[in-house]
Amino acid sequence: MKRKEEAAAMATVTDPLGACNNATLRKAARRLGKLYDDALAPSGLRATQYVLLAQTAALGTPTMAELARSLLMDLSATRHSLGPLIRDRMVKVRVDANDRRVKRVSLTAAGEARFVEAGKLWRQVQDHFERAFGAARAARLREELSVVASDAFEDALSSE
Amino acid sequence: MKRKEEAAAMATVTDPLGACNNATLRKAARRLGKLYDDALAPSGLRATQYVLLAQTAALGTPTMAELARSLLMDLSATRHSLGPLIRDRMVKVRVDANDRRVKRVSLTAAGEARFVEAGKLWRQVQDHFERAFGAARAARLREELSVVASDAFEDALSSE
DNA sequence: CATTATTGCTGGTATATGCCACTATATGGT
DNA sequence: ACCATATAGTGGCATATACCAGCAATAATG
Repeated sequence: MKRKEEAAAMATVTDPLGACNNATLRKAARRLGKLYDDALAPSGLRATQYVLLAQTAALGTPTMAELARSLLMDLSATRHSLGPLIRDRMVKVRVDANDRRVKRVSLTAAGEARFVEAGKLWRQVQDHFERAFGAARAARLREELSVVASDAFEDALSSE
Repeated sequence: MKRKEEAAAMATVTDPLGACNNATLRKAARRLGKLYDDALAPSGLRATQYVLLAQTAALGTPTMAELARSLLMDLSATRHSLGPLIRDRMVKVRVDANDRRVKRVSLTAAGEARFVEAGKLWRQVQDHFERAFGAARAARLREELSVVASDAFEDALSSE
């Protein structure tokens, strides 16, 4: 048995989930989530909330469904996550003029200001991470993760 | 401007979070989580629950804290996640003989059986993913994610 | 040995996320 | 116009996950 395989076999005993793509991904997500959450804490925003604001700002005044889709999130989950932000008047939701089924999400002035504030903290933690991990390496990692998350890959999986 | 940078600039408009390591990781986690969840559904276990059972089995009869640490999870979160599994008699929790503060977690016979059943489904979805993504590529990705999740990296970040 | 600090866990509360059932609105075909 | 479908959101419920404030038991210290 080659040395690498030996090491892998050994690792399996210690860490039987080391081979599970999902388990590994979640562990990393917990760690990184905490890093970003902590960094953003002074702004009063969680990392997820920051992402919601960022995506809303980026898309203009997206519909709930557009927002959800762009984040690969369940529509209902998106709505629920928006809850605290709506309550705290960071975002507002209005019925679309042309289609009354549709709700459009947008930042309030307060939301905009908060987002800008949090943006500085985001920049810091993002840089901090990339200094430690390597910017190019991080870019490659994101690239791979984007593939996993892509619709194209999803299709490839299901069409098999 | 080189073509690659152009593409990156363009992507920023469409996807302003494409550069956020955390956002990218979460998106991938949602996708992959759903893939594994769906695959395990016939067993009645969520992917996270499967991971809890697997880790418990692997560690023998770990304490709550050991289980939490091994999954990089909050102790309280671990306890709460264990809730449904305890309720459904998949795992049991007992006070340690030597230290009455400590609770030791172990699989029941039913939990063991369920774990084995789910293991087959896990194998299938794991293989399915790796056929589509590439086994070596998946291994590399896990490797990188493990670094992000590692204590060593955590230390490197905080000591900076 | 009494006091203090530490450790391990529990419970409450809050957000994150997903599924499902349901409602409201549009739309397409007859 | 009318009905069948499809689309967009809402609300309820369940799990996932974290923080914090206790509480209990052990370890450390003088």
